[in-house]
Amino acid sequence: MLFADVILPLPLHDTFTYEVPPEMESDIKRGCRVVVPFGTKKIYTAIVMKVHGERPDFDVIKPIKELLETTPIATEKQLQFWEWISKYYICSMGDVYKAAIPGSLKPKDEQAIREKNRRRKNILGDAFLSDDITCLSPLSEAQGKAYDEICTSFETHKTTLLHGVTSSGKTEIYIHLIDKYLKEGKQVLYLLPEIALTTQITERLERVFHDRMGVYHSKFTDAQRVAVYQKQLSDEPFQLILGVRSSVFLPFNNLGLVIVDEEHETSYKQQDPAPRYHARNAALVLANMFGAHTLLGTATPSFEVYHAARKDRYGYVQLNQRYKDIQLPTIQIVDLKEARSKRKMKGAFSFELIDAIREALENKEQVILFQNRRGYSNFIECKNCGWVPRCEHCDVSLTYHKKTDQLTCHYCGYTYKLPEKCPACEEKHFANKGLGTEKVEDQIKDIFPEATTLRMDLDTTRSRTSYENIINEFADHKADILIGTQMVTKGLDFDNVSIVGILDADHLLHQPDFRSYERTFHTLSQVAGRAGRKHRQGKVFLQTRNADSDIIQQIVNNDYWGMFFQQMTERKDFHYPPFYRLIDVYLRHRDNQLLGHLADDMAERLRNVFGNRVLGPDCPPVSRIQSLYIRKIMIKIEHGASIEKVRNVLTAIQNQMLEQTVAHGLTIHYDVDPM
DNA sequence: AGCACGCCGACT
DNA sequence: GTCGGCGTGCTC
Repeated sequence: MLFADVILPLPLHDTFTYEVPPEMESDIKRGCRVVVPFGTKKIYTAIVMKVHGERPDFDVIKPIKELLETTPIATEKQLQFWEWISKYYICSMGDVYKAAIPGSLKPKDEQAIREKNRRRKNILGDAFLSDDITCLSPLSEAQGKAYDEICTSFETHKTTLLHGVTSSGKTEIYIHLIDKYLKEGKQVLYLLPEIALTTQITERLERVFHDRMGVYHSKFTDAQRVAVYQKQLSDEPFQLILGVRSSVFLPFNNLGLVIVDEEHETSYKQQDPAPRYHARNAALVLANMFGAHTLLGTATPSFEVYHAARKDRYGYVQLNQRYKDIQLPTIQIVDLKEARSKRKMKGAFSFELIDAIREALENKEQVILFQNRRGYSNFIECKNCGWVPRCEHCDVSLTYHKKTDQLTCHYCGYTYKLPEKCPACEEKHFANKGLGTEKVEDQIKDIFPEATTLRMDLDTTRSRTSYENIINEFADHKADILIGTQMVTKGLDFDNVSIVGILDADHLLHQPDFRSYERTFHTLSQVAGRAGRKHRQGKVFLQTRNADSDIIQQIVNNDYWGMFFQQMTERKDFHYPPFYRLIDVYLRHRDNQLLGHLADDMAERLRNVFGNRVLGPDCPPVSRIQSLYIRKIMIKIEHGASIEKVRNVLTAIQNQMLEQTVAHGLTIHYDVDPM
């Protein structure tokens, strides 16, 4: 008698064991999907992890209902990859399975209908197969040099960082590299952050690689994703996959190269639900399993990657020359302290910026206005000098809570009284900041009633088409001014933009986040890069109350190295990445007061093991979702400490917590390497 | 995650 | 007397 340990698409902590009916014995293998009964009513599609002969010690062992395929749907490498994700990110295999297999959640019979539809589509799709004629455009001298250096670097380093300024033509280098690996018969995975995967880049690559390329996007329908997945499993998989975060879960048989473009992008980290994985780091593990190379590309490396490159763990290739020698835009600082006191402001706009916009509009040029908004992260600043309170222990900006009139550190949970007067200038007036994109749009319509505007933020880009529509409309000059959040920064090439206005750099700088300076540097460098691309040098107006600060100077001078060096000292002193690894522990319960006690209890238990590496508990800014309250405990672990030991301690303490009868209804989850 | 079981209030 | 509220605890 054979038994199969399977994973179900549920957050269960272990596999479940079913009996293998005799007729399936010869065909069932690890990685196959099976249909199994679960509880009284439910039927799930599960994945076989192990087939064995040991009868488990349960009262009832139900038989498998159906075996869905004789060739595994998940390869051995994929399953090992799943296991790594599950262990490293401390989540169940069920969570990984749900993220990895498209459409696996569908009940069995519904799934069968989908499979039929897919087959019909595939037959149609095959009719379009065209000849593979590759047309590569030649590389510039600088690009060619970088290309050669990458190839040389790969001889000694599995992973290499390509540090290239904006508009240096990194994509063209990627295309030549992809071509090289495809010619060697290897597969390539090209990862892009969600927001950057536009038709612009897809069409560019499709012109070169035609039907050898598959695109994997989260906004595709389930059926489309199933089709790509099945194609990768077939005898004729796509040789190149252009995809977002989740494409690391696709099956590969001969992966030779992984490209992670915009490596520093935080959207590579999945927030919710589990698995809370980082696609760049997961891709490095995946590449390693295949002995493949990885190229990490960016204009502003993440500290983690740049640090590794400096330590020679990764190779390093620099590309300083912009394509066709287009100059980087000039950045003009607008001192908001001065502008406000001299009353040279209209709403959020300084007179300087207004004049520049007017001139651009008169010249029939376009303008991008950048305003990053995060409603919940209110900070308070001195009205006079712009001083912002920070936590003494955690070196992050404090968040102001109107309700309690207090300042809170969202790392350690410590609360501070509002200071009587500003410690920097002794003034007694503080202001609560906050300005959204809608308001900016209202103001600009007021100042320039004749100008046409477009707004791009989460509200206006719910669907994939609306996002593309806004981009296309602006590219066709159907609007003069584009107002947006982060979204306007991502790899968009507009030829007619001469002015970029950053309305409030301070809002970015003062995010309650230890990475806020690094992020501000990334974001503002990229926003600035949107100005003046093809025909002439653009101009950026950077409005700030911290005109003299090091970080603003570093941004203006494009001094990545200076910013890195300075910030790394802080990272070391305050025990942050890349010197330490962070794990956020989240507790949720419907009873806020009880949750408070449980969080204190858990923090105490954690401190008994990890000592002062434990911070909190803290009430996060969004401290309730639906009916559940939330607490967060942060742990800082030395690099090089055994991840397995840490995980074992965490799960042991979690079990202790959940065993207590008072803890009924408590749920605990982890965010490893939070962003 | 569901779904059933179970122990308390409004109702025929 | 029962119907049904949703809190708690299994599900191989």
